[in-house]
Amino acid sequence: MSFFDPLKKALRKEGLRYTQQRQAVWDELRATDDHRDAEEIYLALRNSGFKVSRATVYRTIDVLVKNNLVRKLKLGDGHARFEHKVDSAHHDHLICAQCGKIEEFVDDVIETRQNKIVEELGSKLIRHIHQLFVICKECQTA
Amino acid sequence: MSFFDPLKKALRKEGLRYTQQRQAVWDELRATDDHRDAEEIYLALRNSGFKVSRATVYRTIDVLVKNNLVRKLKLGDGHARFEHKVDSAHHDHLICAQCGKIEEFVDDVIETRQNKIVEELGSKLIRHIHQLFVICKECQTA
DNA sequence: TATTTTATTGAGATTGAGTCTCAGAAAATA
DNA sequence: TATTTTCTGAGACTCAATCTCAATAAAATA
Repeated sequence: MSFFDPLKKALRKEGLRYTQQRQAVWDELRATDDHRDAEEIYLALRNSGFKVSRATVYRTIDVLVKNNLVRKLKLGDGHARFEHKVDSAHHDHLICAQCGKIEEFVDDVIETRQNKIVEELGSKLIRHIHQLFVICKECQTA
Repeated sequence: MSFFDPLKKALRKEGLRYTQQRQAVWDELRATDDHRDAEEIYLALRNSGFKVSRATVYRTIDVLVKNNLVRKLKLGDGHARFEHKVDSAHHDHLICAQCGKIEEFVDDVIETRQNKIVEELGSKLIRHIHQLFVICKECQTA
């Protein structure tokens, strides 16, 4: 709500208005550290009694992603998932193919090699996707 | 066409029949080393005079992917791309975000670190996706 | 080979995530 | 308050991919 509120800052930058709906979507995204899809965010808001449309949820998330407040994850199951980036450094994901659990990982060696590969080709790295699909410890013993 | 023909082998394994359509889709996939989507494969077949439906193209590709003859790539643009795996070792992809050009890379150090990360969590690696989105050399100077 | 059985095919319907439209609502501005 | 501009929501629409089911082709059998 402060002057440094990242939502308001992003909206100002984009020349967009501050609205109840946009605040609500942003609040809902920060409510958990899960990786939820747009429908889950939409339903969470509806179930909490807040009236909002799917269109607005999608539109708001787009703005948040564009302004680096939210990360969009495509894990190949046909619907994008989102995680807020508050207090969250860069990381990649490790997904259990059986139970769907998502863990995060970072590896400096990998990051360095990645940069080297790109550099040697004379290219400029924009972003990367690194996803490890596994059977997690629990699913193996179960 | 031989006894070791990988298509026939895969079909046998799956308990499926050998048909002209399945042969044609497999032939078309091997015709280039590009990363084409289902529609491009479909159109290439139609343009060469072969009558086949989209449904059959999709269904056949599924069998080929399942049997490790074709690799399915999701690059985030909403339609999967495919590449045959004949004489092709494991590799990951580097995609120019501007011109769409796709290059391949492998890095043993990255592969090793990947395995280590998974191992330390007690998980078992099934598959991975590693995509580097870049601006390629040509697009930078252009 | 002819016949029967079973799987495959194709045209088009359907699905589902995501986007678009546009009239009414809400916010900014005068 | 009046006027202008942006935002919202309901539902239509898009598009890749999947499904349906009658017709067809392949395999099995006689």
